[in-house]
Amino acid sequence: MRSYAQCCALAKALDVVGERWTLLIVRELMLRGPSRYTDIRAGLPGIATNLLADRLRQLESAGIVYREEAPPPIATTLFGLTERGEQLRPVLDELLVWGLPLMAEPAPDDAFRAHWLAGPAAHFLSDSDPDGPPLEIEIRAGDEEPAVIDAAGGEVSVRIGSASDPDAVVSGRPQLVLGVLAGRLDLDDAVRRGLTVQGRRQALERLRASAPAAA
Amino acid sequence: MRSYAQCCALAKALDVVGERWTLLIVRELMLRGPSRYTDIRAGLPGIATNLLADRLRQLESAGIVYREEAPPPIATTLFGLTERGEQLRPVLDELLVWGLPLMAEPAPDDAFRAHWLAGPAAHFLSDSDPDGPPLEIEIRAGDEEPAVIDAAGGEVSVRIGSASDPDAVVSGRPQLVLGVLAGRLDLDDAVRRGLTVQGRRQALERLRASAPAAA
DNA sequence: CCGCATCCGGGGCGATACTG
DNA sequence: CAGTATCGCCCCGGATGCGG
Repeated sequence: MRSYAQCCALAKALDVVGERWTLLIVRELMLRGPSRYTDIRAGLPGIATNLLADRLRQLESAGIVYREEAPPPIATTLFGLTERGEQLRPVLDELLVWGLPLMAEPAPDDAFRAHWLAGPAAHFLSDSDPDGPPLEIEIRAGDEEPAVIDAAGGEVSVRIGSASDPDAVVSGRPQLVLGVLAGRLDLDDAVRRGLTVQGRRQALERLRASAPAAA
Repeated sequence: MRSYAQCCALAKALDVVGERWTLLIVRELMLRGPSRYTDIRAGLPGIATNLLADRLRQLESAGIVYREEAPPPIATTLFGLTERGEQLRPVLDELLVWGLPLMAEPAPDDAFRAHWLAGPAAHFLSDSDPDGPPLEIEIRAGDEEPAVIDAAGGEVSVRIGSASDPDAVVSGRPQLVLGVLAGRLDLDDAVRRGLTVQGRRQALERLRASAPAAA
């Protein structure tokens, strides 16, 4: 990116991470951990492949991303965040919180990945039964790659992957899943509109939307 | 800006404030309060005037900036941050903190404005004599527009303007001023290299750099 | 002066095709 | 799988003009 050429900490930060796609790449690496090029790309629908390669190079030379040639049996290149890259977490958190209200008005053709719920979930979901057994809810929405919501001891987190023994599996259009999780949509309404819930419905009731202006 | 078209809070935030110059415009409005077009521009060396006009319009329609036609004797347009715009403060703060280490290596032709010190000062300066009388130090560096460092009751802040009765006036090249404030440069060294200090030198000693990796 | 609008050249970006 | 190559477009940068 063309530098702002300003001796200002904010401008210097934007010189490094202010370009288009850059912070979203960091988001993917933060949610996935060390990842293959192709997996990063799958989490960034719309990015041009040359841009992704460019950005990864820039991030690497800025000390934010490291590149590792994994030996067999992985036998591929892995990209991960350095410590300096991890330090961007508060930045992404604040931006995400600020952007939460904007998710209330999604465009009909917006792409969706279930693991993108990780950030919002940490902010607007809480475990209404902290003393209950660990809870696993699998989410399938908008893409082939499912995610799992874990609730245990009052904490709620989201990770990529499938649940081995899920308490419930929720699948359907992103809007419906999002609406239910945000408390904007009644579960019965959502089911009536096409949401599918396998397993115990009560599992879902255990998650409570706590933030006021959630998505 | 072209939307990322992703149903993700972070992507939605970047859709609104991710374009080039946008967050720097917010920075200026945050540091200056409601300002005239020309003054904003003075704080953004390098921006093209049509871009500033474009961005202000976008920010206005995004509900981040309001525009007010001030009546005489001001008789001009004022731009200011709405509440939604003010809520970007934590974002700018985190980005600024992350960018602080990058200020250690400024390019020789980087522009500088004294009021850009406001953010860093709040993070790496502290008042070593909290019970002392209010302190005013005027800073002149890199531009015509001076700034004032206030210290009182242990708090340090920076504002645009001149001090009516400053305890000290520091002027010189940005590098020197920055070096002294960050504790990177000894005051005597800086003076030997061209820094000018009028008034009581002790006033400067009262400010202590507290952060480790400061600029 | 202040707050822009217009014009134009260059480069970042987007999409597709292709390759070791 | 992890990119490179190519091409068109539009955003951006810089200069100038212009009405209130």
